[in-house]
Amino acid sequence: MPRGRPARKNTPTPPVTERGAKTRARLVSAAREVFETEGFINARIASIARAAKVAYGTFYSHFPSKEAIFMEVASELFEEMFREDPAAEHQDPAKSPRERLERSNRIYYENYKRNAALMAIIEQVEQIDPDFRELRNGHRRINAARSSAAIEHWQEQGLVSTKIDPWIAAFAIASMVDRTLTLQFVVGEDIDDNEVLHTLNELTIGALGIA
Amino acid sequence: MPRGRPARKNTPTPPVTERGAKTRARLVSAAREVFETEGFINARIASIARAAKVAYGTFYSHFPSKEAIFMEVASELFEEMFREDPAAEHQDPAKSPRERLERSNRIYYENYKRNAALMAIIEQVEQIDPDFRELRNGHRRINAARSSAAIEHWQEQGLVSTKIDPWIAAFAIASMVDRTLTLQFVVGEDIDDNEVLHTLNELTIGALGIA
Amino acid sequence: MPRGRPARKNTPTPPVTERGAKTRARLVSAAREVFETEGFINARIASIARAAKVAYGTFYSHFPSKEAIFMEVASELFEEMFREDPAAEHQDPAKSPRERLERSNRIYYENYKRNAALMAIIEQVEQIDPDFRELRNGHRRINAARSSAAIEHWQEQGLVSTKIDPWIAAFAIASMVDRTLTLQFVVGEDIDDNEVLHTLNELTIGALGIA
Amino acid sequence: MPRGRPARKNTPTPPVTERGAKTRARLVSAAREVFETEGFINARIASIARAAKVAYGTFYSHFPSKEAIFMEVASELFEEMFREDPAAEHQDPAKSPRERLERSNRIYYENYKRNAALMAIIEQVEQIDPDFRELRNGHRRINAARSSAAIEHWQEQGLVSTKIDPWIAAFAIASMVDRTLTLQFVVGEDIDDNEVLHTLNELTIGALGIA
DNA sequence: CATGAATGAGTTTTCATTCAT
DNA sequence: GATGAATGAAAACTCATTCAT
Repeated sequence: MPRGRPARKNTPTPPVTERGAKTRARLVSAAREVFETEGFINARIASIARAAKVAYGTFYSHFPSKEAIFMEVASELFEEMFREDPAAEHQDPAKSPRERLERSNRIYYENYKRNAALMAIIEQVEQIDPDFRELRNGHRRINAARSSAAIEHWQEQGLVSTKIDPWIAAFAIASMVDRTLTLQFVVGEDIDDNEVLHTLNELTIGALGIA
Repeated sequence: MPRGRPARKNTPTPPVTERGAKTRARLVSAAREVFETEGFINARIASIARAAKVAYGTFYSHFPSKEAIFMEVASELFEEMFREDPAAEHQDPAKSPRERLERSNRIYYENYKRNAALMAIIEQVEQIDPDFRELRNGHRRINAARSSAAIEHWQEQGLVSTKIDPWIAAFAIASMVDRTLTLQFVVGEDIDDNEVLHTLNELTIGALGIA
Repeated sequence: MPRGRPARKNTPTPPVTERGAKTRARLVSAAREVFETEGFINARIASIARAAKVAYGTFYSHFPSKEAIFMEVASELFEEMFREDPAAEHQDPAKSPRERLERSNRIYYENYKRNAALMAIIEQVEQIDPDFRELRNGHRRINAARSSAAIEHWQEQGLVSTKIDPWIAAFAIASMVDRTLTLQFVVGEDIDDNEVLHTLNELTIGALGIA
Repeated sequence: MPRGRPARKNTPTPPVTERGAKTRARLVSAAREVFETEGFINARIASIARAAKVAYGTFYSHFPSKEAIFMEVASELFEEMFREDPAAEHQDPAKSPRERLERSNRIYYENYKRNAALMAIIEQVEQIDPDFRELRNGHRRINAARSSAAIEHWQEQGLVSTKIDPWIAAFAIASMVDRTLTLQFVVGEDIDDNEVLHTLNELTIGALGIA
């Protein structure tokens, strides 16, 4: 949302020297802090530069805009949150759907809790910046595809109700979990953590019609 | 002295003449249109005034700020959306939980669809304006209380699983429905309308463990 | 979001480069000219920026407000006006009270005359801006303390009437001189300069009961 | 200082009905209160109308502007403050200069104290509105003429030093008294009331060289 | 006379982005 | 690459004054 002269936006090239890479990393880390405390709209490039202890102009040697650095910050987060579980135990086909769902919910729950401040800002930016919304929807689709595949698989095995559309169900259940955690951690509806997770598990399992 | 600097935001008094009331109503209606087409952030007071065919300053003799008129627009919408169903058929205790849930989902679905443009903006403002967020959370709590009471009632009758916490379930299921419709109508995941509603019904019913 | 609304007045940091320092100095000097010709209330930031040949926004990268730059302009003036006389002859204890008072009055008179235009604005701002009033009252107290000490000293030596309270007398006599010069130079009661100074001297000396 | 469309300012005619006269009086009285609490610049026509319990527009049936009603408020005050003392004792030529000055100072002191809030605003407006400044300077000259005549008279009688110019002395001493009381009652230099008056008396008497 | 709604020019302040060093 | 000063378009908000009833 440029106010001054129309933007030309030289997209900076990736850093080549080691010093450049370090500065860039400092900026990303500073940006995360600033976004978490100020929100996206109120975050100032000046604050980010200050927090990173670099000059104002240095920001623009590394990122073309506030949106761009936010994308970077969010991407790092997404990578952490939706990383295939290294052990991938909860994906182990040997385990029952119930076990796998509970495992999956717990991991998401813990990730969400740890990153609640930033998740709140992500909600905000999603409502404001179309490019970022697209990025997030992409992640959503990837996750939905994964869940959808699992649901279909279970349907084929007769473990899950066939009345539901796997793709829609994947979206809906992810929405339920995500949104409930938002309410829990961001809005601050004060409910017992374990109770929330337990109820989410039951609802998820029931929704899918798992025996 | 300076004019552009807000000293203490004058809250205008409600109009006493019919003429004043009409102008105010024109402003609210114009504001809704502008918000729907421009979004909250990009909506300009100037545009609202222009759309209502009044002078710039007239806006400020009726509302103290963009936030304030948005509250009004949203309140009107909420009133429409969460109005007790006049016939209240879906609340009829004679009907089965399944029938009542399906009815309730359908009504919300239709309301949401009809007001999708504004609902999208509401999501946006909720992320931006704490006062508005509080307003919306109040609505959420009222609805959750209503649903929660029904769930509890059904649990007592043995119609619904007692493994779930009614209050959390109320929030979670409302989140699921609401968010899925957002994805459907706002984000534009292109899915068949009937399929969405049908799947939401099944998920809802399953989640509650209704036989 | 909105740009026109002051969120938290950024207090800019002092310039670190010579270029910045020069621009800042140009602004202060331009501001003085604008204040002198337009008065404080009618002075526009735009005029100051134009007079300093910088862009509008440049003003705000050096000062947070019109009040702030005025403080700077006035501080420079006060420093000049109330600087200890370099030669400090009029403070020379060897001189008689009469000589010292006459000397002191003359210096103040000449300073006032030279800076009459700005002094008029200072009177104006003092009535309008509480922060500035505090600044000026601070100066008044410092000067009163100095005069008061001298009066007390003379009282101890039997040179000045002991019927008067030194502190109140210091304020009152300073008021008399200051205000009379305002009437003379600002309001423009057209009286002969030498006559004014001479009468002020006599009044001052008589008021203190100096033999 | 019109902001909107250039002023045409129909100067309202004096009220002819009794109702009109009452409304007008209510406005003047309300204006005084508002000016005292808000100052001139921050006083809003709206506040004055509200305090007088009349409609906004009614103000303009009686006064063409904020300046105009302030003139009225201030004129009432001046009339009270500089009214010839009904008993005119302090003017009694039989009394000594010292007695007359002390009496005069005391009366001014008490008037000032009683009206300190409004006096402060008068200082403010004097710095802002040239018309009002002229009004006040007129009052000053009238008073100075009166004092000047007395001083001259005393000089002829050999009671007062002839080294001083009566006209300048009249202004200067009035300034001293006035300004000291401003500092005392408005700025709030916390000094004992009796001490101030006593010292002012001594300074005044000494300044004039009264034996 | 009283009412109160309508008017709109004028000013401040913000801050993303550019650019000379 | 880093620095930090300069830029200026954009928008909100105020309130004295007018005017139709």
